[in-house]
Amino acid sequence: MPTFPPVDEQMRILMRGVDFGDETTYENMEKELRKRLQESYDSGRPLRIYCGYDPSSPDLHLGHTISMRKLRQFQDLGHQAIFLIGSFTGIIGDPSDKESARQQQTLEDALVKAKTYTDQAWRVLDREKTEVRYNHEWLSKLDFADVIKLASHFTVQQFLTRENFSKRFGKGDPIWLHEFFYALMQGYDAVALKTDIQIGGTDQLFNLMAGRKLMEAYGLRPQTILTFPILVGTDGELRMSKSTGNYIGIDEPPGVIFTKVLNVPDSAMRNYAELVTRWDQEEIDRMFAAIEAGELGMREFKHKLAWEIVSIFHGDEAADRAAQDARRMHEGQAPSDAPAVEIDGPAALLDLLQEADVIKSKGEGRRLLKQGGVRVDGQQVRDPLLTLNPTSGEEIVVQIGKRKFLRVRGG
RNA sequence: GGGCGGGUGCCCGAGUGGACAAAGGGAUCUGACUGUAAAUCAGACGGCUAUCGCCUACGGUGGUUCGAAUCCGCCCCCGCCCA
Repeated sequence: MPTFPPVDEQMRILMRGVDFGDETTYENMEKELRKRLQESYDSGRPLRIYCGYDPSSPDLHLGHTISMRKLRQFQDLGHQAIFLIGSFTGIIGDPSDKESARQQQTLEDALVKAKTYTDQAWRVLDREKTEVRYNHEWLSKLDFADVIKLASHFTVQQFLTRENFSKRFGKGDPIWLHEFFYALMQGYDAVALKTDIQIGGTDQLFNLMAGRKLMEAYGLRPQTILTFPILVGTDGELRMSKSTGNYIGIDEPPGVIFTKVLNVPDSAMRNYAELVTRWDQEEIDRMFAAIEAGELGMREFKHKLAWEIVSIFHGDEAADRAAQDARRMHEGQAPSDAPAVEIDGPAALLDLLQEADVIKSKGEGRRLLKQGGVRVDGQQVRDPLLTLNPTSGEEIVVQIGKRKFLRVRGG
């Protein structure tokens, strides 16, 4: 029989960061969780806990890792973590985080993205102990009668009280009927998986609650739910998401992650420190107190934060290199991971840039040249017809704007 | 089913026959400045082209016209009200 750490110790770890935005819900869920942990402790049965991820972009980002780290904690405590891919929900699109309907995609698209999700998930989760499931396995098998039955447990008013729906309703913006089904589908996941606990962002509260409701309707014990604060994106305002484009992917090159973190507005630093680092609360409070007191510069803090985040996903060495590259880049030198091309003879600068994918079009390249945004070996150049012709073994460094670099080597 | 109002560039949104690659704002990019890639200011912001210019674009399609985002026919889609 498996044994678990004492319930109090588990509670201390698991409740950290939990936030419902509502005191009563917090207390109720805390009580429920304690009870379940106690039962598990007494019986030796691991709890089944899951979080769902809709494959709407090829990459997992920092926002996903908050719940993933929580799953990891459950794993480390001996419970069964389920990494659920929203292969079916992902083709409908979750209306939770937006004021307008999301574009739909095909199952094939979703599965391609799901593949990279699972590849990237092991940067956080323990591969050996994780159960990966896809919700098209059960959702695609429901027939119309099943769907009607699911829908009969909810009223339109319940949906209209959700802010994102009521807002759109008030504005006269379309609310598609299929968007209502998103919550039903997600709720049915809980039924299909017979889970004990589901976790998610605070914006998912409605969907997680729908799971409880449906489980009860299907004669199951309703899952306990835990929600966590939302991570803001690199703009410092909106929730980090792929569709907004304000995200930091965990599989991005260390140098990219590092500079993206530096670029996040100061106002979002606490949010990041608390949600994505391994630092404990006291340490974070201490650092922010130091910043307030002017003992610690924000710039310095950001570098620490950026290092920490890179280190979590790519290791200390990569973090060191990224920090060094960031410094070099600031001084106008190419970072160690700058792309390189090799040419045999003279080649037009514009063509090289386009082939290396650092500019979208030649029109953009000309614009950059005209505006003084291109440097060749540190020298600003403005001639759109410029050709480069490095001798064999020579390397010319082209800088495009502030952060893009290209090495051109003679072959 | 009927009446009315709509569908414009990455997003919001102005534009009702030529001066429209299409006001304005946001986002983005570049430059200056700056602890910072923040704030601010300036510029750019469909594609090809050294430039002239050419091509593509205002839900779709077919017309009218020397010329259409703008007018007309048909079609598709959204909102509101009525049934």
